[in-house]
Amino acid sequence: MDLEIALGQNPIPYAYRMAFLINFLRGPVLKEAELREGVNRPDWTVLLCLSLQDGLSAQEIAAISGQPKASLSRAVNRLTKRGAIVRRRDARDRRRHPLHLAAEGKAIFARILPGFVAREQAMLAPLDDAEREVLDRLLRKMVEGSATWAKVY
Amino acid sequence: MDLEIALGQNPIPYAYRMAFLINFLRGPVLKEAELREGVNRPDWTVLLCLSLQDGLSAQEIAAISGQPKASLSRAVNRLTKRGAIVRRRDARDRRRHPLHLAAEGKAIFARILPGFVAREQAMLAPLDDAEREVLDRLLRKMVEGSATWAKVY
DNA sequence: TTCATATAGTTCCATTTGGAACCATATACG
DNA sequence: CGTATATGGTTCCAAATGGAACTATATGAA
Repeated sequence: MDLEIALGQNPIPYAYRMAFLINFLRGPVLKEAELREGVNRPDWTVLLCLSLQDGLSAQEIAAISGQPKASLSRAVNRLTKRGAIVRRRDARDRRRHPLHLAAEGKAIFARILPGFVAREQAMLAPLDDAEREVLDRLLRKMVEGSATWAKVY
Repeated sequence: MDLEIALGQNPIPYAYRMAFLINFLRGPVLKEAELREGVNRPDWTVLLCLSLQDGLSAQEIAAISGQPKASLSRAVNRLTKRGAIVRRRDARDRRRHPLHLAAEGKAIFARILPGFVAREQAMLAPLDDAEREVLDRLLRKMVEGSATWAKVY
């Protein structure tokens, strides 16, 4: 069956196709991560964010990811209990808890990441190098412009 | 705060940015739809799919959207009860139930869609016409190529 | 200093989710 | 034909979700 329907007359063709691609890229990898590593969506959010920027707080991860802080609070506690991350306390603002990947967290992350990389490669397979550079540039532009509308809600 | 972190060293830069954009595009519109129209994610999935192709079954919508059929079964029942869609029965295969948008469903859809269109426009704002055409072409290519890896799981 | 207000994080609880079991219909094979 | 197996759809139920209330800390104003 044809998974992708009515491309021509789609009223939101860009959003629809991006959502479609991301959906089938992320879904299966996360299911695998859950199964093999016991890492669910919020857990992965925390691991990925910390791998990109060490010392983020739960609040900041919520803002970056758009996920509810309740879910992230639970993820942070799970991961801390597992020894995957370390929760410090900010000396200047004692409400804030900067988070850090522990060795265990880095190891878990390293076992899950390849699935994402492989599927991203599969997604990009139809594009040659020049096209990938263009896509990179366009995505960068859109993300840079998103500050005005992608408000934390 | 900077919503988009560590662009340069991101190990999955394409997927990350697409997910980021879609996340902040879809999230708020769906929240609004829930609030104002009582339409949640699976409901919207059904409405959108039927608007693109009339007569799809719940099963087909599940395959297209990658959402679990339990959620879609509930959505179909909710929407039927609301008079938003009509559930027929396929004469040749009496297990199958082709679904159709009723006038009410079209009206609901028409009230929700503009939010998505507006946000898609906002997302595309940094791109000029030529760039949009390129993006359209690249997305089309990737979606066409996705048949090999975007398996129904 | 005291009070009011804001923010980081947790907990509560009603609702949603989604995998699995299930029911009804269809199809393939002996 | 009858039996086994597959498929569309529903239901069940344990688990996840997320908005709101709550606790602890911070900050600004009187």
